[in-house]
Amino acid sequence: MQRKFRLTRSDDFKRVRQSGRSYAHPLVVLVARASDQPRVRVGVAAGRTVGNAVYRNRAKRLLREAMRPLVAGIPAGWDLILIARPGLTTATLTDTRVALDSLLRRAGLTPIHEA
RNA sequence: CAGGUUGGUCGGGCAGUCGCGGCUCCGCGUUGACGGGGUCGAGGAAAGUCCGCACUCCAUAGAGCACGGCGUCGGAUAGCACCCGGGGCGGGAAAGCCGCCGAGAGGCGCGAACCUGCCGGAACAGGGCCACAGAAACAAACAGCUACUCCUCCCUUACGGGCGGGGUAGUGAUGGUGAAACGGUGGUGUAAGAGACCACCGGCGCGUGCAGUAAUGCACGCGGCCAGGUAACCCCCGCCGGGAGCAAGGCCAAGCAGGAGCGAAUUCGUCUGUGGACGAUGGGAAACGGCUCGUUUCCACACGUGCCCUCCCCAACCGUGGGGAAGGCCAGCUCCGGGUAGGCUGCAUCGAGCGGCGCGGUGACGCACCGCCCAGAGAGAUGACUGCACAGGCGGAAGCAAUUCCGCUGGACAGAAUGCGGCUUAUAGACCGGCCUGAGGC
RNA sequence: CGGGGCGUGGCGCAGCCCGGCUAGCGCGCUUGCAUGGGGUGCAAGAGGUCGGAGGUUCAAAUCCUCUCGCCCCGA
Repeated sequence: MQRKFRLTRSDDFKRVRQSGRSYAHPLVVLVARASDQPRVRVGVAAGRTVGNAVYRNRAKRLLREAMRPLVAGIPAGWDLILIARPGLTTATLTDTRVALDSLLRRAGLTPIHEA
């Protein structure tokens, strides 16, 4: 996923975490909030409960890679945060993709790629 | 070859597809949050942060004190308490089959390579402590032993002797306690004893010689006869150390607040110095309690309180009220200093750099030559999928066996964040050596 | 990146600086008494590798070194 689709600033994270809606899944938590930007921005996070630095990095890579083809299908003007949970360290890419699919559907940000 | 032990190297490979970050080049009817090409892109520990440096800022006349660290010898290094090579004192390791015991099984002792802890003041500069036990824990006398002497009783004609008790003196052999009790064995000696004296042994100190750069070792001689342990307790001696750290530091700098100026409008309203102190309330954050509420703590360029309250006049005891004067505030713009968010830099090719080869050194390491330029993020880039071999494991088949074939499985610990050197800790497995012991062959 | 602290029965803490004593205190737990029963009360009792490893010492929870885990502070 290219950096231009990434959520990077600390203030952005704070705003989404505070006033966004959250949707939980055993592997991932999705937090979404509308923004005034003309694009979709995604941030990923992994806390210390996920594991050591290797596992945290792996979890974030999985999330970015799984999210990459989905970004185009989401309506513009949304900021998303994906928070990794401990189970993600043993999950595969397809597991992660399924999890994200269901989360986005529940959030009403249904990808249109299967059309 | 087997067993033990130890050091080093590597720690996944190749190909394809998709993708990410840095640098660089190119393209354009769409100069953009664009498209494409090239190139580079994690570790031996990147980890822990236990030491040492570089670098930066602050402080600083010099010296000393305090505090902290280090402390065998020599070397290496920019530097380092931990590196390299030695020395001393321990602890472990167990091959060996040497010695002793045993009928044997076996036991005890001796013991290679190697691993490992410690190292100034041999605790006579001084202080402290050494629980319990014990008389006593550093210079002592409980029992005991010995001599002299006193008292009671007994034996004896008497001299004298004996049991018990007391006093004075000597003693450190014996006993018991303890982790530890002031060298050991044998003798001389004595009332009894004792390094009091003698021989040998152990240990200490001094001297000489030899080996070694030295620590130290060995040999010989002499000495006084012998000194408890603890400085990972204080202390003493020597050496070293100013403090903080890339969240160091430098540059730029929204917004808000502050200052200066320009300037519009109205005399309507409102306000009144500087600096500080405090926190009932309000705002924000967090925690706690079962509750729309409360408590506690914290934060600010927020707010308030009261001290205080521009000057003059009048009323009044004060609070205060009335009137006047001066100044400020109430739109916008420009500029100024500090500086928050944020950005750039430090910081990512020129270094105590990496690779190769040669030489010197036992080694840490050094020198010479040749070649190379080698991650640089900032919510944090190196990943995903597929295939193929390669080690390994499991199962099956063939074969006397070595081995071969097939299927399944499957590759640890772990992710740079200013950069180096050392240390420590985690780590599946693979490969290559060194040393010791044993067996066999030539 | 730097600094500081903590780890001791089930829980919360002493003891550590200056080594020795039975590792102590409160709550909790178990048993018994008392009550019709519960609580309260009274009496008795169990329960601790002092986070782990190594060292110094005659002797270590305490001193030294390494290590593991947790918490707090500084932009």
